[in-house]
Amino acid sequence: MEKPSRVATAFEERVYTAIRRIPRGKVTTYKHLAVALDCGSSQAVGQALKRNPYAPEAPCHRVIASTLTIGGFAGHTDGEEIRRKLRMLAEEGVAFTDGKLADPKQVYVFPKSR
DNA sequence: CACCTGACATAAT
DNA sequence: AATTATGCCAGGT
Repeated sequence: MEKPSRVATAFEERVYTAIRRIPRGKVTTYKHLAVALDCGSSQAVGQALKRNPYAPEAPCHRVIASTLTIGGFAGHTDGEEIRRKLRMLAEEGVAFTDGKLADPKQVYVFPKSR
């Protein structure tokens, strides 16, 4: 008997809301997200995504590492889950080469919050 | 409340 | 270029 699903914290919800603004065919980085959320730790952002309770509603697959690498997905930094992530991105027009983003211009930059 | 972990980032070696 | 070490922040135990 598993306990009921966890409730997302305010910080997590903030992350999900942010990634939802990412237009299709584009991607962002954990770092950019951290900055947009005014959080100095991209790692904290990554953790929120891993716990993503909202499925395709929150396109967590559109978030990559600042080095333009694929990053992680479904709790794995490599493996089949990563292949799926790459495939989904490819379907949206985001191509990767040798594990890196082919066109850095496809990185979405969040609007200035103020 | 103290300690550890993590879908990261950056610098140093 | 690859590996190691340190920093940052939030969440879990």
